[in-house]
Amino acid sequence: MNLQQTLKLHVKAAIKVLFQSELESVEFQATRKEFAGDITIVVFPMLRVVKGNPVVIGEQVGQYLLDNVDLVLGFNVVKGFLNIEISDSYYLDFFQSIKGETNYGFSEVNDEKAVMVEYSSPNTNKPLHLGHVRNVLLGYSVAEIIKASGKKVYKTQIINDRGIHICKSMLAWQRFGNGETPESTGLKGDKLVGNYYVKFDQVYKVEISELVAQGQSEDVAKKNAPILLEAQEMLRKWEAGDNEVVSLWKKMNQWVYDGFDVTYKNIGVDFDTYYYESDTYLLGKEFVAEGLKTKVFEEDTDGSVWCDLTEDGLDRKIVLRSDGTAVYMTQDIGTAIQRIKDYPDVGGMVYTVGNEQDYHFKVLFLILKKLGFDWAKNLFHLSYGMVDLPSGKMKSREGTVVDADDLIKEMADTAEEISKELGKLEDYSEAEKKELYKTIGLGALKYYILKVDPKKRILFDPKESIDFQGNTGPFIQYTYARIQSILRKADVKEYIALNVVEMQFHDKEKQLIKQLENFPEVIQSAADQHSPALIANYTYDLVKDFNSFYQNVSILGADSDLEKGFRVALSQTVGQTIKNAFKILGIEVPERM
RNA sequence: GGUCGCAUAGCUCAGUUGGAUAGAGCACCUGCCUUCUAAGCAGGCGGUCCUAGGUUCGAAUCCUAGUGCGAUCACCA
Repeated sequence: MNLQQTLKLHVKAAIKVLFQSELESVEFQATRKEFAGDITIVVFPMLRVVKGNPVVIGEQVGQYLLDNVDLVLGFNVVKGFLNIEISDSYYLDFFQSIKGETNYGFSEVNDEKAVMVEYSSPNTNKPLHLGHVRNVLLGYSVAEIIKASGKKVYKTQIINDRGIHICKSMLAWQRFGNGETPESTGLKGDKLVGNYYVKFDQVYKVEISELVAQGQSEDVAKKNAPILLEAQEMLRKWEAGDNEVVSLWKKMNQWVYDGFDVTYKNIGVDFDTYYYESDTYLLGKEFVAEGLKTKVFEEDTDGSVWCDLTEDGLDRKIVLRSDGTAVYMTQDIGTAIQRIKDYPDVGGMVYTVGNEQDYHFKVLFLILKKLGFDWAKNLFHLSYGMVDLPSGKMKSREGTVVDADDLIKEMADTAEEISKELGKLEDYSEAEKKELYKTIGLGALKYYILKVDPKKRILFDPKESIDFQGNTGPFIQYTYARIQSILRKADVKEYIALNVVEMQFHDKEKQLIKQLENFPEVIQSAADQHSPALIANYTYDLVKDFNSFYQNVSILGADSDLEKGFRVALSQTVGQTIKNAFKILGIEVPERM
């Protein structure tokens, strides 16, 4: 039982004994620096149950706690705030119970239901860019956080491998590619295919202007451009199973997947299972037919199928075209159902998709509920704001994107520059240095993106590079490296085994232990709220407290062996907690930097 | 136009179920490397929490209306 739970029981008992009333809940907050005490109980909410002056009630409750609870050493009341002093032995006991624990903060699996987290979900016609990077980092981290909170997690994605956009790249490659391959050009497969997507668009634009010059209106020209008509013909052939088209499709998609794999590996994320739109849209159609029978859907005179959601305050939504082909919604219905079939232990899903699709997911979840799936109530759209450039939106076709691979490289280059200026790593080998620069560069990028609330839009200015000082990834990594440096100079194992029975804490030490105590709770609320930002901010607070401790208190030069041992063990535990917190953000920590 | 989201220091952001004098970082200014890594520490400067009402002992936080920005309302995905 933690401190708050213990105090809560005693405060309730106090109210019962003193005022013969039942208190439902007790409100706690950290005591502000300017007041004496370790934890504060807010008296005001008690006034609903107990009538009287909050200061007087605070005094009485405080006195009761002092008389009846061993770990309470004193109290004071300021206005309606009851500040309580907790004995050092409580914090010491707590510290002894967690020191040396490598999994501190992580819960064992305690729920039979698993959660499936979908993220990334790219189109297969162009490379990943900064927008995908936010998606991937968020999704991966939320998956790891949910795992740390005690649930089984499957990481997955849905790959949009069919549709007109792929045919565009295929057609352009067929026409202008001269048989180029990733091997022959040395290009990553996704980059190669992306180039042909751009090529298509260039030709398409030329053809449009030619048609306009011949007197067609722009709208008509857009529909009549020969290369577009040819792409549409290719899509029809694909859907009809044409051998040549299908094998080209397979070949080019594989190039893209191979390219993506390199990028994912570079970013440091992975997946447990993959879903392809081309595999699930048929199942979606089956369930549309099913929904027609159960009157969840209705058929229009032209044969298109709709779901009427006007009673739920939404619009009518199409789920099948009049020609019987699937739309986006159809395949998402199919994919969700397929996933539950494949993984029957899944009780809920998280979709990491940009906020431009808020409405789509509202509708999808509602339709799945109407189709009668009980897991539909546990679906969550992890919606996040777009990453925009100062010049506006990123557009692949116009080449105004920040490429994911380039970005990672630039971050590592910046890390290298800074590191060389500081010049602390002369004895490192080139390979070790390279590895370290990547760790730091990626750390800066990931932290920069994850520390902000997912809902907020990010304006990314490539010219103003990401900071490496202050509230940043490298600052936290640096603190970790500093701790490791101390641990290398001390006999850590011996110190951790040391049983400290009594200790007069330095303020900074106590503050650190209090901060460590919060970690498991922070993980729980980050999981509940699907928010890596909570973990990032917690880690920053912890690290700031440690640096203050480090600069104000001598660790290896402590007055007694006992103190030294305690401080080394405390540093080790803080380091472990930083490592664990960064692990669920997907950020690595270096031994030196 | 309907719906959804966002608005806090010059800039980038925190701010738990409403609680004490709204907090960090960057930038700018002062100090601190002869002791454990200065990517650090200690301090200073900086606020109409978008506006106006309302609820409350108490509002950045909740409610209503408005303003600004973004998204969405396709037989696109």
